[in-house]
Amino acid sequence: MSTAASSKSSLSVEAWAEAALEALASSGLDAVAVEPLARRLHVTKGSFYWHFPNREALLRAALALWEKRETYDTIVGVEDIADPYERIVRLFKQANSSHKAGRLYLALAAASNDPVVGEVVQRVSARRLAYLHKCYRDLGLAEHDAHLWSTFAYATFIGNQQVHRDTPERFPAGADFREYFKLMLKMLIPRVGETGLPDAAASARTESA
Amino acid sequence: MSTAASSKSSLSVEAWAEAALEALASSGLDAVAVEPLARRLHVTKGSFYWHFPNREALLRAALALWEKRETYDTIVGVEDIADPYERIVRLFKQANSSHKAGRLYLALAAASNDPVVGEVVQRVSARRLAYLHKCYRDLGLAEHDAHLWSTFAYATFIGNQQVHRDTPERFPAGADFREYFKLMLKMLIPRVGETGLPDAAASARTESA
DNA sequence: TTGTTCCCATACGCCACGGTACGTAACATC
DNA sequence: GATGTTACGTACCGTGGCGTATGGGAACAA
Repeated sequence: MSTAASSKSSLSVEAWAEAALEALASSGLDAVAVEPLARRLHVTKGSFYWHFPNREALLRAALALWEKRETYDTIVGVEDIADPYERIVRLFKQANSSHKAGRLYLALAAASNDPVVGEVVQRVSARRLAYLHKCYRDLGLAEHDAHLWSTFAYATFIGNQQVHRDTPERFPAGADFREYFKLMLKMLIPRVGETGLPDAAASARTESA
Repeated sequence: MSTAASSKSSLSVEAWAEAALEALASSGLDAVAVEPLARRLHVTKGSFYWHFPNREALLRAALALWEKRETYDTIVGVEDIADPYERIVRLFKQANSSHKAGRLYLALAAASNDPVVGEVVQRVSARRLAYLHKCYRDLGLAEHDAHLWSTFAYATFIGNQQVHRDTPERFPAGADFREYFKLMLKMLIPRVGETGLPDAAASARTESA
């Protein structure tokens, strides 16, 4: 009766999509293969082709699941912060906290040659950038400056995930990371307005070294 | 007679490695496949298996070629710059100029699950970071600060390549890019020393907006 | 001219994966 | 308790890539 066929299917569909995302994060797009995943789930292809018409459908389901969680995880605990500065800080903190999500994004971005994947990745990236842009505008920056700063900040945090993955031993950890994080906040978020108490607030935020 | 077997082979070896790198940059690691590359080069597998023992050998040859060019391209025109500030600026400029090299690095980094690829990527990343670290030390930063700043800067430029690839229309171009570049220089390179003329030199470098 | 070496083509076996056809056991329903 | 639906297993084919075996032609040497 439900016109949306994929909304209330037999639960196992999401399990397949989940496994697909895990395979994606750990071994790339080609690991999203029917038979390997079936083995991993201790079933056979017969099960898969009952739930999905083909491999592409699984990929689309996995991407839809990712996109849904992606946007949800971004919004929750950020949307309702009034101070734009604190909102950006919160975004940065989240971006750095979920190492697993970072790996997933990198794997998907690497597979964006695939048209199905590419479309989703581009949409998600554009949405993230647009939201960051809005935050910087709320900070008081003009349209043009907000564009530059948001791109700058977004690139840095994407790059952090790359560096964290490629040379994990070099990436700051523990107390070093907290210091690194403060450095990034100081350089990636311009202090505008605040003509009254310019340096006091800034140094209070970043704990002058 | 030559103990190094791969040093003076029949030239065509490098052509295969070149094609492998192109395939890698445009379609990922799985595109480094014998038969597709053979078709692309208008030959058959027979040719390939005369020059190489197997696929892995081709991959290693391609990686060796990449690593050689990578380090060479970094060194040339940078190594002999005395002023550390200008040296870093030059590194940044190079990192942003070669969009093709950026795509190659991203493709390789994405394929670093493969042990053969992973080893090379890690070595190259570590070498880049070490060199950047040295430049920041030459700027006058202490060991610890140089570590943070170099990681910060490197992450930003890796991220720039990602953003440039994933959402090319949003990435600053033309005059916008020059402005973006100056912003990055200002935020990614700390001004130390220069107690005599602190702001004059800085604003001269970045053309105060 | 003959032989050897270089370079490549052809043809084959092997395996992994996508997709299809069909069988089947469990369960519900009347 | 006959019947249909659900959810999977089994068996099969086609494709595409890896690696091998073998053949053949062009160049060069003798």
